[in-house]
Amino acid sequence: MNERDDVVWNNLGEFIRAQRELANLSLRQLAELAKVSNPYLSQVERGLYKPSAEVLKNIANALHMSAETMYGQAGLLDEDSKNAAPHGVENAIKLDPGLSQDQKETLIRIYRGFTER
Amino acid sequence: MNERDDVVWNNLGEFIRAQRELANLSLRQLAELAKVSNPYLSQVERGLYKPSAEVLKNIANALHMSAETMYGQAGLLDEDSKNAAPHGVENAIKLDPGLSQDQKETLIRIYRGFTER
DNA sequence: TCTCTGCGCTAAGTTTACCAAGCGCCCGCT
DNA sequence: AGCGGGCGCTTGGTAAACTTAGCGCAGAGA
Repeated sequence: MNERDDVVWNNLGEFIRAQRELANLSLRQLAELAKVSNPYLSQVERGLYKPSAEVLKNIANALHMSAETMYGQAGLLDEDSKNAAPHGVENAIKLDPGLSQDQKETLIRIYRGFTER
Repeated sequence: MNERDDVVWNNLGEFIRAQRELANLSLRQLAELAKVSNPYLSQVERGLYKPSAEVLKNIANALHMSAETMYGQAGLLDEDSKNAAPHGVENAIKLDPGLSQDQKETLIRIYRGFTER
C-alpha cells in the first residue's frame, strides 16, 4: 500500500464525513444505519481504517447513494469505462457491464457459430 | 453473515475459478497478477474466505473484467439498482433475424447463466 | 530410474478490520 | 448548582483477511 493509495482512503473518510454532515446525521446515527459500531465509523472517517466493500455498501445505502459512487470514491473501480457503439447482438454483448471479458468472448463465439454457416 | 450470503460467496469463488480456467491461467499465475498469495487465492476460490474489495478489484483486472462485474458477483452492489440493467443483450438476441428460435433460447440461457447471481 | 518444475493445498503465523466498554465534553433541563 | 443524555474519541480485545514456508502429487526430461 503506497502513499498514493493512502490519499485515496483519506479522501474517502472526508467524503463520508461530509456526506454524513450534509444529511444532518450524527456519527452514531449513521453507524447504526450502516450497521457498524460508532467508534469504527469515527476511525474510518479519519482515515485510520480502510473499510471493506461490505461496510462501504452499507454506508452508501445509509446515505442514499449508489454503492458504485462509494467504490469510486474509495478508488475501487476501474478507470477503463470504455464503451462502444450499440448495434446488434455482438455490440450489445460487448456493452453489457454484467459480463466479464471472457464471458463476452464466449458468447460471441457461440453467436458466430450460429450465424456463420 | 447469514447463509444466504454464504451461498453468494461460494458462487463468487466458483465464478473466479471458472474465469481463471477459461483464461488458461494457473492459480499461481493469477495470484501473481492479482498481487495475492497463491494459497489465499486457493481458499478464496473454494469459498473459505471473503476477499476484500481491494483484492476483488485486482482479481477482476487480472481477468480483464470490470470491477463492477466482480462486485456484482460478490453481491456487493446495491439492491435498488439490481433491476437497472437494461438487458440489451437479450433484446438484441430476440430481434436478430439470423437466429432460429432454438438458437435464441440457447444464447439467452447461456447469457442468463453468466449474469444471474 | 531420478531429478526438476509447476501444480494445488495445508498449517501456522502476522496484520488489520471491526466491536464493546468506557472516558470526557457540551448542552438543556430542573 | 446538579444531572441526564447525546456527542465524538480512545482503549483493549476478537475474529477474519492475508502471507510465508512447506507438503505431496503429476508430468517432462536426462
